Amino acid sequence: MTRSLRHARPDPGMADDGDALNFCSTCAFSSACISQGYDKASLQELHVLVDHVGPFPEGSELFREGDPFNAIAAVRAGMVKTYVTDTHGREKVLGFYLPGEIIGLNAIHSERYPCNAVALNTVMLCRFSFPKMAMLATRMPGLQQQLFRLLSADIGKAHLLAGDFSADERMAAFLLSLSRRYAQRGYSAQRFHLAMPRTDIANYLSLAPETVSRVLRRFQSEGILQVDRRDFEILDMDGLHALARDILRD
Amino acid sequence: MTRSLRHARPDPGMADDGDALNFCSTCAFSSACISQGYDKASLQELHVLVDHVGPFPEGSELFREGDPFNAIAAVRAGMVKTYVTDTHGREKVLGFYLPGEIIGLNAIHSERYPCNAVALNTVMLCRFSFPKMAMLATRMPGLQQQLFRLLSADIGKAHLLAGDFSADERMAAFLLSLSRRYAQRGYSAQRFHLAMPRTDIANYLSLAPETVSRVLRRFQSEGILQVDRRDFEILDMDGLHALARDILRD
DNA sequence: CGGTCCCTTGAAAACGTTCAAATATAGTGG
DNA sequence: CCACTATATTTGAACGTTTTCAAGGGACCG
Repeated sequence: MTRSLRHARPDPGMADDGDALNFCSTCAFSSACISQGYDKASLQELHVLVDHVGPFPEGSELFREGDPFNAIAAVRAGMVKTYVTDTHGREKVLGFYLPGEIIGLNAIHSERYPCNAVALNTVMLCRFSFPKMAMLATRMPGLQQQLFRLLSADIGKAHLLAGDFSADERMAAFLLSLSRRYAQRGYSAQRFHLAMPRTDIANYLSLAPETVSRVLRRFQSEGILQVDRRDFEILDMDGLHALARDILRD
Repeated sequence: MTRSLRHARPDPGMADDGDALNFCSTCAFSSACISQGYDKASLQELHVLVDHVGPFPEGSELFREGDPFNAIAAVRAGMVKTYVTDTHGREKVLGFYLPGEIIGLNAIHSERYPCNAVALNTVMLCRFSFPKMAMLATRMPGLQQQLFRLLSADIGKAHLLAGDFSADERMAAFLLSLSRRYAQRGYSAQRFHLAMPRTDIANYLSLAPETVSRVLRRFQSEGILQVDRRDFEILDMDGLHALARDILRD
């Protein structure tokens, strides 16, 4: 199961500072993301409560709504989708998670996962026992602070798509957000591959799949985007930004 | 319907202490809400870093987007609205806060308030210095846990209105949510007074004010609701719940 | 009593959805 | 390698809910 803990990054954006700690660099980044101060002692303490799990093949359920909450997880490789199901069995997609991003923060409150998480392709995770991390945080104010920050940052995110924005604005904000998040993790901001089908994108944006298809076609005809199946290339970042500005708020 | 829906404890002073600790009861509740365990020692420690502020008259800005973040606050009396302004100067309402509810949790991340907060009527607050509370939390695991819980609980809330729900569903979910929150605080679940104009409700629900007006009229004709200006009475809680179920997820 | 803000109401328009069907792609087994 | 099937995506046209536009009441406050 947990073969090959070492995971090569496609881009040397993150400096591999030849650390004495035997982190895979993605996991080191996730840890650093949590214990922001990045002093080695902190990382070391954190390291002992990290569990490297995976690979999970495409379609694997990482956790289900109602499962008892024990750990948060950082995506180490692959893409994760979270979703809930309504009374009619229809799915509502809540979010997509990229390498370096953290899932499960919304489960602390009820001590159960309030949604399902599924691997959209082959996924590797760093799992952090939350009770242990919280205990550690009482001795490490920096870690506590960073956890507060992570949680706080997630609060506002859903508001982005809560407004009455047009299909164009939604799609632009979605693509630009992904672009930035990829760039932040050391991947290309212009070109990326999306592992999910159009229906998931549509669902996430509260649009019909047909509308997604039409908007993407128009974006291409306007020279904003180049799309080949699930490979995306942003050609006009400014154009996209102009559309997304009111949603992303910058 | 013109009966008084006045909130209890109108006293601007805080000498309304029934219990051993000299808390006003609303504030005690807020404190308890934060240090859930409710042992008196914890409350006492917490009490020293609480600042009772107000009254703020209707229309007062409690904080503005971009203001440096120093404290979270529990509403002690009145109603607070949070909102942001987009590039065209249009307002987007993010939420309404009732007595006992906490504002400012989304400011921890950036150390600046990411939105504006305004008093919809006369408002009293309990202000908690967040840095001090975080420091206290390192010595009080229960407090830390409760802060994590509060933050975690807020993460999922915006998703409620992010879906593509009908105007009826949105309005029903909005009213039922308010009803439950009032009930949780010891107020009536059936009758309550909303301090905000229709435009704010519409904005929050991403609807046109005209649509809000029409939906409310229809709810009344269907016997679900009794509305007199800003006084609401829920007549058919089950009917409302049937409409709101997919949004509130229960 | 006059003014202002808030709320309501009606009719037309817009945007996205739904329905229906064609096309393309990946996976599978011959 | 190809045919074959299921899944995913695209496209067109009609429909529907909500918005927009325009105007008419109504409450509150001086």
